[in-house]
Amino acid sequence: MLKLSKLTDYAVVALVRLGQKEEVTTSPVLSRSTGIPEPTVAKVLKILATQGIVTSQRGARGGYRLAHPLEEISIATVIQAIDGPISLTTCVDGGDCDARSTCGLGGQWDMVNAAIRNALSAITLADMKNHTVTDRLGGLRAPSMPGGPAATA
Amino acid sequence: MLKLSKLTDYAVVALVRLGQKEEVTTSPVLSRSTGIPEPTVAKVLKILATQGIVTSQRGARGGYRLAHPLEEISIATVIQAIDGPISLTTCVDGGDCDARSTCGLGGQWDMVNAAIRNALSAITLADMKNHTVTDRLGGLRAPSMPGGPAATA
DNA sequence: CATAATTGGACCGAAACAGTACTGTTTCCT
DNA sequence: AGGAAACAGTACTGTTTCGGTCCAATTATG
Repeated sequence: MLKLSKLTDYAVVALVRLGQKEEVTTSPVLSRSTGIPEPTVAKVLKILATQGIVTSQRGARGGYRLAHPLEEISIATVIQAIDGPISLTTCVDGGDCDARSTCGLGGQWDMVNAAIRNALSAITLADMKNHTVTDRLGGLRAPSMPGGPAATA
Repeated sequence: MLKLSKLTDYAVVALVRLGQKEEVTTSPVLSRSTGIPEPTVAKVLKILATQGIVTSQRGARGGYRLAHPLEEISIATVIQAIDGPISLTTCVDGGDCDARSTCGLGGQWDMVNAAIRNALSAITLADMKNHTVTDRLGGLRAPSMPGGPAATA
């Protein structure tokens, strides 16, 4: 239903919380701090570490730390790290589209994907924390709605 | 992975093709025309009929027809008809968010959802057909990419 | 050097989804 | 009036993905 996985939601929460701490933080601590089950938050952090969004320190007194400040981490980055690439259809680029010859709308989905990516890239984790996202979206919202297509939203 | 269901992809293809015909069209015809398996295209049309996107004519010489011109049907409408409402997280409005008290970012996801919805509502099926979507997205793309957050795309 | 703490990677069960098949109802043509 | 064509609704099955758990590798500390 075009909803991202719960893991991504957890990732955002964990990252925002992680951005409020200066020192390295362990999974158990982050679990208690966020209310996310410990094994789950551990898994999320592990994934984020492989994607370079957080840096990890193994061994005793280890833990995780943000690789970049919250302002430089966009929602799109987190989603792509957890859920994989943002591509709405399998019929993109060199995907195996058995109806490519007949469907007639070549790579039009790529444009849609780009629109989604841009909307998501415009929002950073800092925006999520500070509730400053509203202003930014105003610019995105303007060109679409006035007299636009029947949204039925 | 933030990809919409294949059914939605089929729906768009079928609707665009349907918009190129004036008379009512049957599922088998649409299947041959698009390359989509017949049972699947039938299922998609059925769903679209219940959502009022296409009108159906039962009985012999029956078939389907667009309820509105392609220009008035947005991608968002189709997605919502097939996949259900567009809400990226379960933690929206009155969703059951067990970590609501601790996560600290209240209903910020609603803004993200709105951004997605607007991006999708700005693109109609006619755009998909005519490849005219590129111009529209230019306005959306501008404010995000140049020197924006680390997209890691 | 031994121990404990913590991350890293692999594994498994559950749920959702795509696709298919079947039966019933409605309408046109003969 | 009878038969055929096409939609409507429901149910079922196989596959994929997601969410969660368990064990192995690594490192600071005493």
